Amino acid sequence: MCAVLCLCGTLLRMSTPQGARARARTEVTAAIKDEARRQLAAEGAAKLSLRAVARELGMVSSALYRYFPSRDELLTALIIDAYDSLGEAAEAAYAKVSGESPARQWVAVCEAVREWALARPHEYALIYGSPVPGYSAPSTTVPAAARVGLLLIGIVRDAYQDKGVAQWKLPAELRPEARRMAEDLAPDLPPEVVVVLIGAWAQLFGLVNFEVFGQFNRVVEDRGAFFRHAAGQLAHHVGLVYPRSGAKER
Amino acid sequence: MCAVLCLCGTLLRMSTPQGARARARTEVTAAIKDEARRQLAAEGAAKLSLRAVARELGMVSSALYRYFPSRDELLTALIIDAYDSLGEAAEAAYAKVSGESPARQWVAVCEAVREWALARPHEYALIYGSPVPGYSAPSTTVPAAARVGLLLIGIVRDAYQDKGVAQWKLPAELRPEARRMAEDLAPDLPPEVVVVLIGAWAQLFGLVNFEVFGQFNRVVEDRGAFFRHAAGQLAHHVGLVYPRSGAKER
DNA sequence: CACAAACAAGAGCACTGCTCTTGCTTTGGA
DNA sequence: TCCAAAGCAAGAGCAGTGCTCTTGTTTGTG
Repeated sequence: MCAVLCLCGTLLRMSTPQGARARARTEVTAAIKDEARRQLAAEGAAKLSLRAVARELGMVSSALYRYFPSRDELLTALIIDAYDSLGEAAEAAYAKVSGESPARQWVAVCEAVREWALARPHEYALIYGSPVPGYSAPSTTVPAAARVGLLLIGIVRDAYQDKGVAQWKLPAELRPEARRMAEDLAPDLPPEVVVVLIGAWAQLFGLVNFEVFGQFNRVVEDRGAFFRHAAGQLAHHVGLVYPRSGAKER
Repeated sequence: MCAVLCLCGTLLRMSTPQGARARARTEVTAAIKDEARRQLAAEGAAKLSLRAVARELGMVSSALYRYFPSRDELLTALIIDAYDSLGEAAEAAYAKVSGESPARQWVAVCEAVREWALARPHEYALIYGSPVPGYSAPSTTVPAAARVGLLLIGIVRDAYQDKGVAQWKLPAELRPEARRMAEDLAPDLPPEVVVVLIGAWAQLFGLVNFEVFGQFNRVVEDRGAFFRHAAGQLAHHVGLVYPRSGAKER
């Protein structure tokens, strides 16, 4: 029954002036998430406390359980929001450079991801660090989590001309898997490209991880320049030519 | 106390004939870390409880504070151990293939890292996931953390012949930083190679992260083959030629 | 209007990290 | 050899946590 009402609330939230009660519920829910995000940014996910959130909001801790059935559910909600926020940031960056070359688009999206992560390290840790509640994220998060990946695939798809991309013939053991992945993700791209794309996707977040989590601390100083260069190499690696920078050789 | 006393009684391992007291201390310290590692593997870092460790060891929680001044200190100790364990695994894998081609050495080390991580996901999360105690790891962990990176650098150094490696001229903005990094890490390698090496290092852990933390869940199925291929590409990217697999072009 | 659902509040449980005090045991130097 | 100092285990206790259950109150709707 709760689910039904919740669904009604979410479906009609924007247009119809629902009962004051439903409106209050979404407002309180948002307030809880905002305060939780504040504590998250201040102290990290480990020290996020339901009681502290409730205290800060002037309510009693047990009242909060009417909005989120457990601390982990609150965290899951924050995770989805974080994925969406990152996806929006990436898409906004893409929109700004949609006229430029594919390689520039790629690098712009990568840099947007990096900047989002550096601005909200704790939210980033929530989604690309170790899974907090112990188990992996529930399937609710999947669509939100896929946004950045799909955006990168889209860039390559739009730029793809079927020449000069697949530097590597796939080893035999990987060929069926590559066909499967390509079918699922981008049927219009050759499997070689999809494989390299998935790798680049993971490697991009490897770079961001190391920077956000401090692994570059006494190693790389000018991390902006380093990341720009690495993202450009990734672009090249997935088959996008990067004009007028560096000077590619061959 | 049973467990502790038994352990004290059984093995007197080290060479130094310390006083019985000092020996007991190191034994108890090891027992605590072992039990903590067990709980870590079972439940994850978030649910590692000093009281539970003490309980399992038959001692009282306050007694444990004589060995580790806080929970975070225990975690730090586990972090250092994990770095060392990973480093040892990587070096062991390297030793086994030290006669083969550099690219094979590279891939072998990468696969050792991956296998270590998949076997101990929670310990891996401790060192390459989000930093748990809130702040980043203290500088005590630095030498242990560097082992895998230094091993990879060593492979490239040993294999380096100064031709055919630097595909990319560095952009001007990165050149001073690249010189600095090369000076610190591998003065005998050209800056272009060092830059690409650091990037490959981070990207390797990006691949492992995505697999261990479940980001590949509905995306990549045959992750072993995928990782092998991606590691081979990284080897190629840092300038190591990968013989008789895939079929390199050029 | 009346009723059932939604809600706030409080008490309470079992747990956590951590501190302080109380005694006992081991150790190293006089 | 003896004795103070240091190391140690144990217990009580504090403040905090996630979560549950019960008790009343508010509110939208049949």
